[in-house]
Amino acid sequence: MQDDHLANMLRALGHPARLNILRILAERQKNCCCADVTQCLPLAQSTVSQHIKVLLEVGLIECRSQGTKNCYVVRPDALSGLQGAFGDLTGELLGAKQE
Amino acid sequence: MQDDHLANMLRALGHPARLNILRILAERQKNCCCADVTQCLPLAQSTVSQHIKVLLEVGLIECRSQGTKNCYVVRPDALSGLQGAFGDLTGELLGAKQE
DNA sequence: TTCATTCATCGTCAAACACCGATATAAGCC
DNA sequence: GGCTTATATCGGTGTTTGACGATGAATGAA
Repeated sequence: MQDDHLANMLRALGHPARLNILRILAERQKNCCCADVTQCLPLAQSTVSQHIKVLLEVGLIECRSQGTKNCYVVRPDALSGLQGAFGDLTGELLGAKQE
Repeated sequence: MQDDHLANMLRALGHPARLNILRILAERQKNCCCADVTQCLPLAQSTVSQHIKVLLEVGLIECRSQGTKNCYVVRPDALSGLQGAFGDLTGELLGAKQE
């Protein structure tokens, strides 16, 4: 994974509200729309929508329109890709230290 | 780890220059001062110093003054703590999805 | 058609970020 | 005391972020 992309994903995760949103989406899998998330957080709907947009843009979640509402779901492939890249990074940082 | 702290650490990693700085520090272990890092990057010394400050503030690196120069080193304990918290997070997000 | 629901987007504002050059500050050397 | 080196910090500038309310667009129900 490119450094820029890794940094973008980490930056996207670098806000407590977005961590919460991801957890909410993972928990309520497939039946969670923007309004549901907003109910769980002390934020305005427009603010939640912006946070969701950030997560969409880096590909960590995707949108599945279902009738009148949009269901957001975590993308496992993106998450495991990130997991791998993050593992490489920490391995590099820790590994180089003890050599 | 608190969500806020995790988010702060991820945000600190969420910039390509800081990822580079960490790699440089890990590679040149114990003999890397601010000027050395600056030589490796297309940034001014003051900018590099600020990036280093961000990494210091979240505890990912520490400063060991050696004579006239400051040597910065990656903190393996902080990194493995982050590794653990990140693993918990992705596990939670991925695990909840396939249950 | 009219109304309600859901959501994205717009405009705005204050705060934070990223970058720079310039200026301290502090330590070691001559 | 002066000089160099290494670094932090200051002041400034332009960009981005995070938040909000308000508005628009799309869908489905009455």
